[in-house]
Amino acid sequence: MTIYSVADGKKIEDSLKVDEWEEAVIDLFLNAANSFGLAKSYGQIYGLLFCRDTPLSMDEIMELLQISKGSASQGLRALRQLGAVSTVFASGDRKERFVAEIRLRKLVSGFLREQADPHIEKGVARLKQIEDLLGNTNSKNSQIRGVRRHEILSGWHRQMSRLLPWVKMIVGKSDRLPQKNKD
Amino acid sequence: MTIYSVADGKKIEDSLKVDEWEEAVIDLFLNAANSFGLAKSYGQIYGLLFCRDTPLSMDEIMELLQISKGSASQGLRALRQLGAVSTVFASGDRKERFVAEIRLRKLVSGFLREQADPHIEKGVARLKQIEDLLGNTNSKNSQIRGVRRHEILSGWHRQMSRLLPWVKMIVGKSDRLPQKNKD
DNA sequence: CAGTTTGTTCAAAAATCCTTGAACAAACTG
DNA sequence: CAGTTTGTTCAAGGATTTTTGAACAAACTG
Repeated sequence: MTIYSVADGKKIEDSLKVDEWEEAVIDLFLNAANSFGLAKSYGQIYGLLFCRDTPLSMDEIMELLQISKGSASQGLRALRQLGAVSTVFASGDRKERFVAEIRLRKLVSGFLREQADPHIEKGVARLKQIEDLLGNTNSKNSQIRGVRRHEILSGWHRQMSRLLPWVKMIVGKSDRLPQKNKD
Repeated sequence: MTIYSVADGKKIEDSLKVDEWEEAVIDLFLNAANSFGLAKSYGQIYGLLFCRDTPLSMDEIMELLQISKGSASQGLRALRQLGAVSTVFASGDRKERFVAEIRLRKLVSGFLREQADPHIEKGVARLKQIEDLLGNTNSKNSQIRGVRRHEILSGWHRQMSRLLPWVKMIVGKSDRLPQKNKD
């Protein structure tokens, strides 16, 4: 339940309104989510939590961002899955509260784990399938062409597999300076 | 104009039909395009050209993939923009023909140039905007919090800027083994 | 246990993105 | 120049994705 002052309708508590700079940050993450192939509301939710020091509950998030229960619930689930938010249980309170993960390395590796790795996995199966279909090919020319293409794709696949660990490495470097990480 | 045999309805010329393995490759690129935020038809077009040795014209692409003129035209434009296909003018023929760029390094750098670099650019402006809005902030606490967040975002921005050149490098390594590249 | 609070699910509505094809422009051809 | 060929553009329609909110389940509370 949000508390309003009777006089001017403005919310009394700071934490129950979104500051101007916060709106800008939220919008930044909205756009980022978008271009990462995630729903905009996910970006908004992450952005809001990113701005805050104290954990927020689902109602607070709904209230602050003006989004529906469904969006909030689904968004928080997805973000948790990505390792971008984590839950916190306030003592003596039943509802769970959420905080943003702000270590870039964690965010990137979570994203890669959920989005890139599965594609690399599926790639193996797809390459196999193409290889199989090359058996069915009648035209000798087409078959030769197909074998070449299969080789190229296999090379790409290998390269991409190599790239990912590097990305995780490089982004990790000096993320928040000296800070021991126990994954 | 496609040539069909009267007997069984199959196309007579090899180049005017899509082999089974080619369909699989096209589907692979369709999916890839999808998860890179590009329209599916762009993936199909690239996939088809990737399979072929000889350049294809726009009608051939439309015919082979069963897509509309609009899709073909827009798709080819976007792919050209990304550096993923290039045009070839057949001697003694008016229509332009297209071939796929198959050097992974080129594909990746084109993609980063068109998709990632602009975001990095816009990031600068966004950070500036947030900085400005922090001036408007009344609550001292919120302002301090905002400054911290701005610092974090600036750090991320720096890291991402550093990352991109590395990605281009790593993917370039031994792409097609010894092959001089004159960009 | 009846009532409340918290969070999930999912079908339908809304918003967004992609494709189509007709109209157009540009360049050639006889 | 009238006609053809080639390719672009863009509004309308189709397809897909996202959001909403009502119905539900689970866990607590008095």
